[in-house]
Amino acid sequence: MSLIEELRWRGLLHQQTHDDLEARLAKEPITCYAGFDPTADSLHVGSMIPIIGLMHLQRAGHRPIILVGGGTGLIGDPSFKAAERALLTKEDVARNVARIQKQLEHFLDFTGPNAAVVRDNGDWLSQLPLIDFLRDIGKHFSVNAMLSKDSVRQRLEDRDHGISYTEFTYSLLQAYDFLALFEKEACRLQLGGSDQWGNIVAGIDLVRRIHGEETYGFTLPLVTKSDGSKFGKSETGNVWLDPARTSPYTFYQFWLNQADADTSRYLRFYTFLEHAAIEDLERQIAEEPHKRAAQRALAEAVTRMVHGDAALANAIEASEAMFSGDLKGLDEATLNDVFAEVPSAVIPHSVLGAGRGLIDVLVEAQVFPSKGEARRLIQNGGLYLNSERIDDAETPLNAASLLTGNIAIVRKGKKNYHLLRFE
RNA sequence: GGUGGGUUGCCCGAGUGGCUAAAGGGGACGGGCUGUAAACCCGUUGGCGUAAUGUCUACGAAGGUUCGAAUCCUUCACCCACCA
Repeated sequence: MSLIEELRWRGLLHQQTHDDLEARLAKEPITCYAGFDPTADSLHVGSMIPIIGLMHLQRAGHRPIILVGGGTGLIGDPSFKAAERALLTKEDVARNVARIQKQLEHFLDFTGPNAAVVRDNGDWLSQLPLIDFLRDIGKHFSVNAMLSKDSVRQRLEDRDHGISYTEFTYSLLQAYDFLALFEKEACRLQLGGSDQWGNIVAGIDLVRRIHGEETYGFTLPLVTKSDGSKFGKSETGNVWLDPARTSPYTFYQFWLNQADADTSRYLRFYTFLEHAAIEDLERQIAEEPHKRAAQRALAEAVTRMVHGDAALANAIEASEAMFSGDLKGLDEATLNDVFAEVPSAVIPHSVLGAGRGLIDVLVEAQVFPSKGEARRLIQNGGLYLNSERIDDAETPLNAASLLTGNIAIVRKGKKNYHLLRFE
């Protein structure tokens, strides 16, 4: 199966610029790149898709370049955005570039004949004299054509927001990136999210006009959910790749909780499992959905790829502890580990003997914003202390409230844990 | 610049003197069912309070009328429509 067939089978090929891309890829190894915006200091599950694309290319023998946008990040991509973007400071961009680069390095192989490389477009964009840029690059772009692009049109129609000259120029800078990588690295293929189509085509045109050479591009799909809500959000917000922002446990849970209708697509997008294995999991979704074998396989594969085996093992252990309902058998070290990322409050040991009500202490520990809310939850049967339901709002807090010597576990609803640590 | 309409709780939206902490919907949260799902059903959704016909805060802002105002009056701010 050719690389393009493989990508197509996985649903990863959205649009391609040339019908003969498949033949070109089969002919000889190609150098390809995808760009990553340093708008935050971490990538998230949505922005992982182009990395997956690069991984497939590298596995097929091609040479991937990770391009981080240390230059373009100072401008901001206006494509399909509703409003002018706030500019990041140079320091922020530099910091984000460094962190994202480190994150990305973990997905590709930097050794061997088709070792991946990392480039930062700040290296050439920040050195670019404006006059040269306008003479050599700007001349090749028709404003009329740029104005008609979908990616900028909505900003032109919106009189409240408009688009600045700065953002308008973004597309040229990105086209220039392709030219620069073509010249410096003999790079002939760009991939990106579906919102990058216009920028990719602009780059290909520029290389053709200046060098008369043909380069290629394709886009990967935007990841969507079958129920129409936005992909990549958990209860607590965006799902990031950085374990400091989204813990491996939350990350694992995010995948485990995917809807049946979406899991098959995500297995194809995000894992490198064999076709037969994926088809088998798809059959299991249809035949015995309650076992969630596909979700488990998805969560395991992606968590392992992003966070490694040890973090995956912890995430599974924590999941079992939290959802088995019984915490009693666990020792303090395990508890600390399992609940490491859960919000915790430190309470002086002395309150245990003070005859305080549980609710009072929980409000003080900021487990609840008000006593009324705590009472309401108890009334609805949603508060648990050490996995036992609390049904009396007047329950006192004392030594019997402890799970182990120093720890008590409060649960709000099914999944919302708080750790109380007594010192 | 003129005229008219608007600004209500997380969001939308009803309410034109007391029965209004404010209908209804959405969202969110909890419970049930279940597969840590979807759908569905039930409940909760300003603070304090065990509770009350309790108390404080709240209907763009500030004043005023009234026993009593989200509701009436005045000024200010912002938004929208039409006219110039």
